[in-house]
Amino acid sequence: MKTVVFVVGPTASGKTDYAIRIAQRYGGEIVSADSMQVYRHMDIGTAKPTPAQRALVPHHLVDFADPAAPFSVADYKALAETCFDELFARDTLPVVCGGTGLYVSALLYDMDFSAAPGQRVERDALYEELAQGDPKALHDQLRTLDPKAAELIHPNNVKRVLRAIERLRSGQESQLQPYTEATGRITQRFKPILIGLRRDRPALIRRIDERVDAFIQQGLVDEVARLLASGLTAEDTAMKGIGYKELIPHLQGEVTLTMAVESIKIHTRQYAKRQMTWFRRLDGMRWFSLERDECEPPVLEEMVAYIDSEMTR
RNA sequence: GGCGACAUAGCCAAGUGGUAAGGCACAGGUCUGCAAAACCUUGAUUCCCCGGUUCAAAUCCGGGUGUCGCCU
Repeated sequence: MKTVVFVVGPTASGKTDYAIRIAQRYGGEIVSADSMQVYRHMDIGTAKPTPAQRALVPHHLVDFADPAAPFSVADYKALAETCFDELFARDTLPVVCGGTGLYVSALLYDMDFSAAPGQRVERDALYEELAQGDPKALHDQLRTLDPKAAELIHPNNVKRVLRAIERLRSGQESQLQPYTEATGRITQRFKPILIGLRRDRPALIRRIDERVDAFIQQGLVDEVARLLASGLTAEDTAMKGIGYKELIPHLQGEVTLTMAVESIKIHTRQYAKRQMTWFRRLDGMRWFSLERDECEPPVLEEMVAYIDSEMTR
């Protein structure tokens, strides 16, 4: 069976570096699993791999989507699988690198997105129509359609409740299968080898703070200003990325740069924490603890040894 | 030196006699189509200290300490 190596970890953990080295070692290519790096014109704040890094190893699913257009996991999964097929056909190892838990899970657990997507534009209208803006009433609606699904989604999580109703209403599914039941059913499309990167909390926080300061040095404020000038607004998904959404109020003169930067740092830390809770539960993960800022050759060798042993198993 | 205000969780803060709201941060967690999103859970045996009044005090009274503002 074909193999896919996954390199995951929280933001600022050092994934890019290790993934590139691993890909080089095996003559593989990088397939990104990052929900923000997909967008064009968003280079600094998403810490997109640099042209120099991309010259070392081919990168896929980075820097191709229009930030003004909708993009979702379903799109991502379809593209990633096509990409895998192409690489397999050339006998090339895909090295998935990224921090978006849902995207990784979509591949790893072979989530099914074949049902019709549903009209996202009508969400607000649907909410009004079904429940007059009352979360509890909306949740009751879901309960009548699929009691089991209602159990699993908190009434306050309006976004999820709406999506569930949307799916059920499309008529293609009579019951929603929760992710938790899919867990344990790892994909049979390929053999995954999971490498998790982690760092001590204080060290990770330090790296995050330094990186955010570097983004500002590199001109993140201008990058956001250009995106706004091109017509994007706070409503666009791409503009909800950390580092972007906080700078919008600053550019509109509502908060100082210092406050915006502090807010970016806090949001990034919280994001890193959420990423860790996501990755902690992936099956078959092999964790590697990193201590130093730069790539640690002994750790890289351990990773390679682990990959070799898994490949020949 | 005088006058006044304020002292409540890591931070902001409500409560003005009946048994400590809320927000933020921190920590933990959820996850099948916007996921860097959205959502959930958790903290004060005690309200700066001491004494008093009262059945009952974070709340009232007296003293102390600290911070801030104004005046000289």
